[in-house]
Amino acid sequence: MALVVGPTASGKSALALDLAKKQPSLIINADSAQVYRDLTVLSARPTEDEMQGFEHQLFGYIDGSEACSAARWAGDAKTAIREAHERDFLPILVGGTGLYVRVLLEGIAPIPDIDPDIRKAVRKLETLEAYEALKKLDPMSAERLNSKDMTRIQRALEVVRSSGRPLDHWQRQKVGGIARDITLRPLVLLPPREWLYQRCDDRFQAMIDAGAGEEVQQLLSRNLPANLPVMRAIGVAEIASWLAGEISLAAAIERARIATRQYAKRQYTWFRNQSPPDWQRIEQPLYNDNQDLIETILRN
RNA sequence: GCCCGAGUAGCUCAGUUGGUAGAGCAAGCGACUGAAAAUCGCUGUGUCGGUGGUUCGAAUCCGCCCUCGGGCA
Repeated sequence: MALVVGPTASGKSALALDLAKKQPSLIINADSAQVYRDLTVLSARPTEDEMQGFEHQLFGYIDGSEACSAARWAGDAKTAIREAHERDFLPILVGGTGLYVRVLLEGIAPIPDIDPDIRKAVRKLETLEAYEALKKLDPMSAERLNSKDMTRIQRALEVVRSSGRPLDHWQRQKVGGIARDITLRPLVLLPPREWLYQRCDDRFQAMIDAGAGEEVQQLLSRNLPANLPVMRAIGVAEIASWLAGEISLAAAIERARIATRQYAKRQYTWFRNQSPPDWQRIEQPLYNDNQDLIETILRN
C-alpha cells in the first residue's frame, strides 16, 4: 500500500495520479473533508476529469447531514484496501488527515457507540460546565485535558456518561490497525512554507472561480446544523458571510486564505512530528515531473 | 497659509496625574485516540514619526520639522 500525506495544496493528488499510471491502482481518499458529497470545490476534491479515468474511492461518498469519524473512515478504507488487494491493485491512500491515517494503521480504542441523546446533551453544554461535570465523573481525564479544550472535554464526558467507564479504561487498548498486515510505502510531503502558502492563496481564488459560491449556497439551503463537519469546512462560513452581504468578497477571500494557511500549518506540524521517523519525507516543491520520486517509492 | 485630529508590534488600537510599553488579530513553535478543514497550549526588543529642550527620569510636558486625515481660507 502506498501512502501520500502532507498539508493541503502540497500536490498530493497529482503525485498519486502519477503513481497510478505506473501500475493498476486504486486511489483512496484520506481527507476528512473530501469524504462529503456536498463539498466538491471547497474541499478540493478531484473532479471526474481530474481523476483521468483512474479508480477513486471514498471521495464524496458521505452525505453532509452525517458526521464521518476517524473510526468509520478507517473501516471503509480497510474494505477498499482489501478489495484492491484481491484484484491485485495497488491501494494508494492520499490525504491530509493525520488522525484518520493513524487510526487506520494503529487502530483505535474500542469505545461503544455513544447514546445519541447523551451526545446531544453533552454538546449543548458550555465548555466550563462540561469540564466541571467531567471532573466529577472522570477526574483523570479532567486532569489531563486543558479546561478550554472543548472538543476533547465533550468527548471524554460523552464516553464516561454513555459507556459508564472513563476514557482511560478504553484507551488502554487499540484495535483494528492494519499496520502489521501490509507493506507500507509512505511519503510525507513537507514542501517549503513559502511555496505552500502561495499555493494556498492561489487556490481559494480558483475555488471562487470554480463555483464555490454556488456550492455554499446549495449547502446553506439544506439548513444543516452549524456544528456538522461540512458546515465547518474552511470557506463555508466565509462565503456564507459574503452571500449574506455581511462582508465583501475580498474580505471573505482574505479570511479563507488565512484559515487555509493556518490549517496547512497544523497539518505540517502533525506530519512533521507525528509521522514515524522512518517515513520518507520530501521537502522539495513538487513540479510536473515526479518520475524520480515515483521510482523511489516503487523501489522501497 | 491657518485651525483641529492622528502618527506606538506585520495590522487595528490601549497606555490612567512623567518612572524606557500591552491587548486583539496575524505570525512562529507545539499538542493531538470515534467532529481533526476540529479543539487547544506556549512565544511580545518595538529607532513609541523625527529632532531639540525641560526633568534625576519623556510614548506622556514644551519648541520646531515631516507624513496622513478633516475643517477654514
